[in-house]
Amino acid sequence: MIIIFPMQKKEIITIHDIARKAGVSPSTVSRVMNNTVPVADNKREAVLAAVAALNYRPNILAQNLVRGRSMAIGILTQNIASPFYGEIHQGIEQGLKDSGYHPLFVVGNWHLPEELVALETLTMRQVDGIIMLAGTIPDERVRQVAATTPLIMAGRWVKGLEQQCLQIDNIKGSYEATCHLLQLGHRRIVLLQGVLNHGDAVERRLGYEQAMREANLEIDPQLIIDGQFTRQSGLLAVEQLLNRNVFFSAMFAMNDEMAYGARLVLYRRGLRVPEDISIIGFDDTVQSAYTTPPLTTIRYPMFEMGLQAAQAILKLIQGETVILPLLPTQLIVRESTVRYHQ
Amino acid sequence: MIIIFPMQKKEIITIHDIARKAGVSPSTVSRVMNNTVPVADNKREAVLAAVAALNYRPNILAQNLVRGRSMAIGILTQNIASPFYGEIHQGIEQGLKDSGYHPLFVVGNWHLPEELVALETLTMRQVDGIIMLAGTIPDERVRQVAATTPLIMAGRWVKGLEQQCLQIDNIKGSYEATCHLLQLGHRRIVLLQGVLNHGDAVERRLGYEQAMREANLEIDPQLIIDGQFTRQSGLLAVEQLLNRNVFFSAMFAMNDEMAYGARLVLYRRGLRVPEDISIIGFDDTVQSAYTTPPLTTIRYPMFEMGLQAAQAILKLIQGETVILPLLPTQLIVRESTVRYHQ
DNA sequence: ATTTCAATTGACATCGTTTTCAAATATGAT
DNA sequence: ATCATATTTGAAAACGATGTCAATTGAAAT
Repeated sequence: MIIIFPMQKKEIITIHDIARKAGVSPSTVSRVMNNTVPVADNKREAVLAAVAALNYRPNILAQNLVRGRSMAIGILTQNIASPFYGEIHQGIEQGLKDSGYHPLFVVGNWHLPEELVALETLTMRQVDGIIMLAGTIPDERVRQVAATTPLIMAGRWVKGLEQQCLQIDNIKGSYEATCHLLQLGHRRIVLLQGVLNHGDAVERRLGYEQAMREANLEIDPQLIIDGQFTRQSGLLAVEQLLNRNVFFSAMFAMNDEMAYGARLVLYRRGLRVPEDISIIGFDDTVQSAYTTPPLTTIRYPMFEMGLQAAQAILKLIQGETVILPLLPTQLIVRESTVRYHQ
Repeated sequence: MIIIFPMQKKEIITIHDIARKAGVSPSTVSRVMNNTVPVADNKREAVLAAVAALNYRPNILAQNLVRGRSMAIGILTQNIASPFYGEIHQGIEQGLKDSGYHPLFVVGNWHLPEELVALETLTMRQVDGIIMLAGTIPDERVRQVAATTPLIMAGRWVKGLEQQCLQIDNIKGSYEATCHLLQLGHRRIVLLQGVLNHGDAVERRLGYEQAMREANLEIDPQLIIDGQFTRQSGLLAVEQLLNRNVFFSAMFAMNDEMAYGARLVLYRRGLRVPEDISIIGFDDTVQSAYTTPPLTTIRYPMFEMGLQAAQAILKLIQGETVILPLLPTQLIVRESTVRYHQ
């Protein structure tokens, strides 16, 4: 037998109830609630007392309507379950805390149609600002949105909107990753790259090329393989590479996820990390300190990025201008890379 | 030099504009927009035409006020960055899709004070329903909330509110995990447990005990060690265990995260998995298929749980009754467990 | 005691919808 | 045709706040 308890009908108390109880007008109640205009001390007390007595809470829906603001910041994210985006979300949460604004997440999955409906949802819900986390919405469209709504783009450059883009120094990070391997004596370094329609991928490719060039090594196309920033794709790419029997002693995966996939194939094939193959990743996802062996990688300041994006969007909403820094990356040396010896 | 483009002032078009343009009253416009009452065909056409021409979108803020609904479902989650909760969130997203409701995430971090302010945020924002993902808010308080707002509790039992709790069969899952190890010939099985104020932990303990009892093995307290469901805590606990030099050949970690931590210590100490020690986890977090070796574990239907929670809350809001199933777990055998041989 | 000016206050319009209620129109039966 | 009954419609009242504007009050200055 199923017993359903009737929902307790909660009688809503309004600003008028408070006004009546405190013997003032609703306007005055509003004034003390919002501290917008000075109110005589005795009346203020009376209002506060009434508020406390009736446990009054202003109706946000009404406030939103009259103020024309939703007090929501739309977050157009790409994956709500990935640890990478998760850390950015945490940063955003933190940055929005106590601001009165709350994040409204919609997800695009790196898939244009989905991203567009997600964006549509945000404008329909009349968010007061938008933080986009990369994605594939065309620059032109992003600029259109930015023209009518405060917007911060995190993790991607949009032409003509550079002041509102928050990005890391991909080239430098990638350059340092490659240099790390080079300094350990590696010469045959595989680059496991992500899809090249992705800005991060092309920048990281540049950093790799720069480091190789400076080491006077020519870039062997056989060493460059394609993934899609996922574990699975990393696994597949390296599997094919191994089947082709090209020699290499180290690998730079453009993100940690692909490094995990790569590491698993190597394990399956009996190749040891780092004794036989050194691996370096990119991102420093939370898992990377706990893989076996712990993964050497380039730290992507995800939390920081979320935090700064949130702070920036708040300023933009206030009509202030923002100056966004180029976030630095950092080489984290753990145990998946080691000096080369034949 | 920083150039700031002035925000384009978007003139809002209201239901009155449409009414005027279509030569009808606002009421009629509302009626065709919501299909609430039949409207003469010619007028309906006129309205639709006007809507299309002016690209009219109803103001949600106004709708919310007059309807007294926020069209938001509050999700009181514990960690916005963990893959475990992430998958639940995905399920919720899916379940809410096209319902007109959107999820509003607030996070509690398994920390009562934070959870309470998160809950406060939700009621302040007047969400139409609440999905709680476990947490430490006392049963009594949960019941209070449930008395005034449709509520689904996922991943935890609340006394007196069982019909609104969505839970997995922890005991069975844990029992099967232990049996799996037993069947492989293991006898000295470490139980790496989570904090026992956590319902899942006590139930999983029960499953372990039941399996051991059925195998006529007495439970050696030395084999039971305490973690807190985190990688780090798993690592620490196993480190201490190894220092104590008690013999064991297999380990059941109450979640995958702790299994990762455990696996790393073993690696550090030169103990091979699965050759020397078999490990089984619980949850089947997305990473588990890609650890080395891939982790044998008990699948926790996270996505499914999120999906069902979302569907259930929608029904509750509609005033319908719900019957929540006990979600099944599933043994996923991968490569971290193997037959015991001295 | 007036007058002037500033500080408080309340009445009321407003935000953009939905929805009730009654009026207007259409339909069908006689 | 006439009447009774359905069906569509529009006017106006919510929804619960904020904020303008004018009125009131009080203090200060003459």
